[in-house]
Amino acid sequence: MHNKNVVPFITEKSDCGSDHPVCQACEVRACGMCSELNTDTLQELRKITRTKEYKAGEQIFCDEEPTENYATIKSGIVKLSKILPDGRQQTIGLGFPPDFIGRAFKDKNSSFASALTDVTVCTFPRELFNDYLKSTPSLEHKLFELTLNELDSAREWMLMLGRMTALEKVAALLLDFSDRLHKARLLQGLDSEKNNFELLLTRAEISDFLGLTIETVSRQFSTLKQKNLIAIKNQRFIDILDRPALDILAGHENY
Amino acid sequence: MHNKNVVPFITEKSDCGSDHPVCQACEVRACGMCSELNTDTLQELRKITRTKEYKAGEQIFCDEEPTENYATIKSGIVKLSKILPDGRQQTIGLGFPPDFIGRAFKDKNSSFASALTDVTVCTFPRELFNDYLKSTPSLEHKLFELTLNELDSAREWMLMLGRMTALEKVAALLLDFSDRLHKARLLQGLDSEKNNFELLLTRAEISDFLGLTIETVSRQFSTLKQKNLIAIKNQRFIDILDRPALDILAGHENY
DNA sequence: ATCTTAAATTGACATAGATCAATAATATCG
DNA sequence: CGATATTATTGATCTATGTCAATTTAAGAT
Repeated sequence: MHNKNVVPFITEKSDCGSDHPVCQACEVRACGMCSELNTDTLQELRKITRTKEYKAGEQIFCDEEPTENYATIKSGIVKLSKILPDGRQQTIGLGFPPDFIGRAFKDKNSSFASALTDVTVCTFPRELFNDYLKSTPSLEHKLFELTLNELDSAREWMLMLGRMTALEKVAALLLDFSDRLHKARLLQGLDSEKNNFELLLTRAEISDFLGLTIETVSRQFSTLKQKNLIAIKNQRFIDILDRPALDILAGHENY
Repeated sequence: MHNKNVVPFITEKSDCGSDHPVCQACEVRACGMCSELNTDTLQELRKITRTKEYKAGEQIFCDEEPTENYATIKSGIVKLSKILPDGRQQTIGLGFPPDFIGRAFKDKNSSFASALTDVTVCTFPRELFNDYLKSTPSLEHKLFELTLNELDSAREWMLMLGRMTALEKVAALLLDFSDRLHKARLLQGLDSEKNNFELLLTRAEISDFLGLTIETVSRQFSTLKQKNLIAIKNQRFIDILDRPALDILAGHENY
């Protein structure tokens, strides 16, 4: 029944019965950074963590600010972006549970983080966490793997930004978003239909991600509807009608 | 005398007098991955390494191939790129000494690597190196830091690809390339003038990097010459005449 | 030197996507 | 429920960059 790519959260959680209550209830105990820690070590780390909530739209941290906290995303979606001095903006990544946010080993962030939906995170003070990381190889290893995944996806998006047409970009975004949302929902123990999801980004947010304008994004949606590749209800609820065709548009090779 | 950002190579090397001869002579002994290893541990790692050389243009590894080896760049410049099924290509990064190439913990590369100049690398068999990494936290830590730097620069380029004009992209590339080349040359113990360098990339390679065409890149060079921001000798030798102006074009904020 | 080949520049034109403006759909608030 | 504000769509242009083609420059071979 379980999707092979998804950590079977419910089952694993039961092994953590002696965790601190906050960790026991944590949505990402079994798949996030902490999954590498046993109850004792986690107890230790728990001393420096704090749960924080952000409403959709709120800023989590800022480019120029010194990093005070790192965080693990427990629920919701976080947007990472950069801006040019004249205000032009580019989204450089989306964070889903159980992603880590912040720049390890540096005292300055190199991007803005804001809450795309309502977000719950578990925060760690920077200095303490860096020390902790250096003395806990298993934790550092896990974080390294999360970082490698982020690098992979950043490079994937570079190909998209540099070489895809507007239509292809939108197709690629829809597929990527649907997959990640699907995984995140299964993680929460929710039912999830892969081809049917709520697009949580506004057209403006999508255009910041794809390096396009709002109008161009909107036109591509219309084209995809016309071609019967997707259907849209209320401008926010997407139905993927022809995934193979979208895959081809998005350049997902199928030999 | 030393640039603050550059590891004082000569001085440090003298501390490694009992290294294996190959490591002793290594250009990146003091600043690469191995800088975290003492002579004994390095002796151990040395058993699985092999030096390889590639001529400019040669392929180092391929997207679909299973990764057999990882490598550290000892000298030369490596180009990392991705291609879409229909052949469109995007360069996703340049590797300078002492960068690591390959995807740790995965058995498949997600990009092509080829030699931009003549290149010397030190290779490690994949499986052995992954094992070694897991049991040597200091090595993994260093590699993690190198990876974080790569992620930072990938995101920097995402902003460029998505939101900069052709002229701005070329300015940003020239500045980035001049800095990295400068550092690499100092590392080699060579004299280096920051504002005066050989552009080792062809117009085609530049256009693959910037998500543009050859012709557009060429036109931007002409514009920069006209504005007296740069001078070009023999199409390959760049003189930066007005760095502050280029910095502004490239969006490097100067408060 | 001269010939050959590859790379870079420049020009003329086409086009994808941007910009500006009007309308429509949806959400919010009293 | 209607009034207002926000977000999305659609249409009519405009423009930066792509495309195609001709010329120039440089590099290598003989």
